[in-house]
Amino acid sequence: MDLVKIYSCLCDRTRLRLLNVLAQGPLCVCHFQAVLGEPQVKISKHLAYLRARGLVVVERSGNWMIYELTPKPSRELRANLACLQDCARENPVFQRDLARLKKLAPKLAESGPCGCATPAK
Amino acid sequence: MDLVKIYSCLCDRTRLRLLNVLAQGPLCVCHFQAVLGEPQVKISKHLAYLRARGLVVVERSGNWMIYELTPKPSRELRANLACLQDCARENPVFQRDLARLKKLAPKLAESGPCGCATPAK
DNA sequence: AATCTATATTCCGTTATAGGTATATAAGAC
DNA sequence: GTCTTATATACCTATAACGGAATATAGATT
Repeated sequence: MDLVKIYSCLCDRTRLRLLNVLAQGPLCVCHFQAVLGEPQVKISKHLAYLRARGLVVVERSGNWMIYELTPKPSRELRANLACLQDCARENPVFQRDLARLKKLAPKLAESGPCGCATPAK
Repeated sequence: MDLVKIYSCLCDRTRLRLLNVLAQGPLCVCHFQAVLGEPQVKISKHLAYLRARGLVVVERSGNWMIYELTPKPSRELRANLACLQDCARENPVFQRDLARLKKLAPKLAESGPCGCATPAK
C-alpha cells in the first residue's frame, strides 16, 4: 500500500524536520545541516531515504544538490503533507527550524535556488 | 516528538487496516481476524502495538477484548486519523475491509459492544 | 475441579532502521 | 593535472520491527 511508504517516511524525527523545512521551498544539503544542526551524513542519508520513496526530487547545481518536494505528489501524499503542515504550526521544534531557516536565508527567492552563493558554515 | 509515535503506528499495512476498521466503532479481536483475514497472533500483536502508543484502548467483556480508538486523541492524532479516513475513501483494501465488516456485523450497534454474542468463526 | 474459548505473550529467525566513522565521488578552483 | 568543497556511499554496530509457532492466561461453561 502506498500509504505505508508515506508513513514510513514520516516516522522519523529528522525526516519530519526535513519535510517541514522543504515545505518552504527547495534547499541544499549544507543549509539543511545548518538549520537542523545535524551532521552531514545524517541529513544526506535521510534525504536519500525520502528520495528513494518519491517524496523529494534532487537537482544538481554546481557543487550543490538542491532538494525539493516532488512536483507531482499523489493525492495521499498531498493530504498527509498538508496535515503535517497543520501539526507543525504548533510545534516548537518545527517552528525553531523555520526561524533558523529565515535567519540563514532570508532572501532565498532572490539569491538563486537555495541561496548557496553564500554557503552556510 | 509525538508525531513520530503516531506515524510509527501508521507505517504498517495491518495497523492501517485495523485503524480504518476501528473508525467504524469498537470491535473485538475475533472480528478483526474475520474482517482482515489475518491470523490471531498478528492481529493481537498489532493491537498491542497501537495500545502501547495510546492510539487505542481496551476493555474486557467476558472472554472478549473490545478495542476502540482512544476517547481523547491529541490534536495531532485527530488530524492524522481524519486524513487517513480521507485517504481510505478511495482505497480498495480499506473499502473491502469495511464491506466485510458490514456483512459480518450489520447490526453492531444493536448487538452490544462488538456483536460477539454471535462470534465470527 | 476439568475444559473450552478468546486473547496475550514468549521465543526465534529474518529483515529493516538509525547513527557513526571512514571513504568515495563529482564539480569547481587553481 | 592537484586541491578543495559539497555530497554520497560503504561499512559497522545496535536496536527495533515483523511474522510464525508454541505456550500462557483469564474468564466462561460444565
